[in-house]
Amino acid sequence: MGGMSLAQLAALLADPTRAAFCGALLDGRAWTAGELARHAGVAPSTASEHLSRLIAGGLLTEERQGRHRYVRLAGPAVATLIEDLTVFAETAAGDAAGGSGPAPGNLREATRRSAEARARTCYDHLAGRLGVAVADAMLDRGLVSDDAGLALTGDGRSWLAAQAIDLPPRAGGKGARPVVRTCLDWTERRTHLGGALGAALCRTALERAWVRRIGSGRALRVTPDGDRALRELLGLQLESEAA
Amino acid sequence: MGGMSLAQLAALLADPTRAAFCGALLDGRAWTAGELARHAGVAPSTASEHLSRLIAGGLLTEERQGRHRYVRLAGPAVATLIEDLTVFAETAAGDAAGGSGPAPGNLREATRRSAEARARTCYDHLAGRLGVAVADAMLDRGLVSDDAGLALTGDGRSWLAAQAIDLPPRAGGKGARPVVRTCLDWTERRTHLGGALGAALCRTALERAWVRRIGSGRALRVTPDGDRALRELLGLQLESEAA
DNA sequence: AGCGCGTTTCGGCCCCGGCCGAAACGACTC
DNA sequence: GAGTCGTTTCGGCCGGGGCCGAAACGCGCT
Repeated sequence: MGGMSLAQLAALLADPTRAAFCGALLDGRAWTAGELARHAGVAPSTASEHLSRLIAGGLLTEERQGRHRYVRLAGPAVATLIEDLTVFAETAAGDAAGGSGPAPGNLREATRRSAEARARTCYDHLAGRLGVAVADAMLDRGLVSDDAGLALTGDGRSWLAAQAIDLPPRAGGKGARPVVRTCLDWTERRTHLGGALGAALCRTALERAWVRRIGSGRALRVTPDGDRALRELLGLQLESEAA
Repeated sequence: MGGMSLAQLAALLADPTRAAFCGALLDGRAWTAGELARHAGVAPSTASEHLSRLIAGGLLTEERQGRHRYVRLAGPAVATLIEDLTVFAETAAGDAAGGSGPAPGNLREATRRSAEARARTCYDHLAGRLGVAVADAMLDRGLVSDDAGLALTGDGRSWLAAQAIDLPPRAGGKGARPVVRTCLDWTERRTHLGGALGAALCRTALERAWVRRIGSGRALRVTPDGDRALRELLGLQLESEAA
């Protein structure tokens, strides 16, 4: 454990292909080496080498099953790090644009982007307009407060208990994952809820089939059950999916 | 403004020389190009090119005075980013050690390290054993709370007012710098106070000559005045400097 | 004007590392 | 056992980019 330099760590993320891998893995799921290779448009052999380096660097963990090599982010800390870097790169950073921008691309791509803008996962919590709406609703209802740094309120704790949504035992303790963390959504430019709370909400929503994954990306669809649950629990009136 | 890729941003930090520049600049002060070149052990011409790239990337800002080029971190967000990366690299990250560790080095170096371990600045707030001690004292006295994410308490606000320590007007507001942020100290492996509060405390301590810079690095010395002030205001009994 | 010095630009060197394709490997299928 | 397919290893190619030294550029000084 432990012990590489800032430059070594940054070098791991400094390659467009490896960065693409990490971006894809931000959906929190495990991908196979081949999927990532196709996703990034490189030969399988190339992908294999990149993965080995990312794993050796502690950013990814692997899990081998038969002839497949499943790979995922090594933990929430990695996801946070990559999120932070991405946000910084896309907002604060300099004029060394170079890239041709988002590149509108084909119709298939545009559809995917719009689905992700509506609702998606961001590592292990909810993002997109859905994520922002949930965060706003919880603020409005006083379940989380924003006085001096975001925090879960007493009302919020009872609400969670009433819904039988559990936080991990040590949440909020020294050195543990913070209960609530704001995460800047780069399509909405709005903050939504990360941290242990965000993860618990997302896990619950998937378990109770309030939302379902669409395809292989990180896009989500809200089910009729979910629509009802969100309206009852948080007073959320969601946009129609045609939007 | 805005708009580079994760990979481009990471590439800026992926070079040992540029990383060394950023590490040095974490003391929050402006350095000249030549100082940084000597610090990192490269030719002035090399340093010049690196600085131009870091500035173009929005990580640094420059200020030219006569024949000098002063350069500093572009803001707290950059400092936070570099801190986060450094912490991650030194703790969570993989076994690709390679480096021979901290490299004890000569006596001069050892002295500097021990001074920095005792008290130093971390961008714009206090770190080292002093920073950890201040954070602990404020927690003990209920000036900040750690229930669900760190926050400044009501008592804390009155205490600040009584000491005439001002926070920036919009602190804690949407999108603004958080009031209190924990920052992991990599020598102590303990958290200390960053954010607007940490910055205000550090600024005050320097203005009122409670601490003074030692040499050109980020090490600090607590003055007799500071010793008294910290004992009276926070009940801190500081270690002797001989430690 | 003339000098010193911090900084910048340019040319040239060289190595690191990303890319691919060919071939080997190993697991699953028939 | 033969075939398929996901993955890995290896060799070779090539471009990017970090490094330096030489020379130019400015700024301040005398």
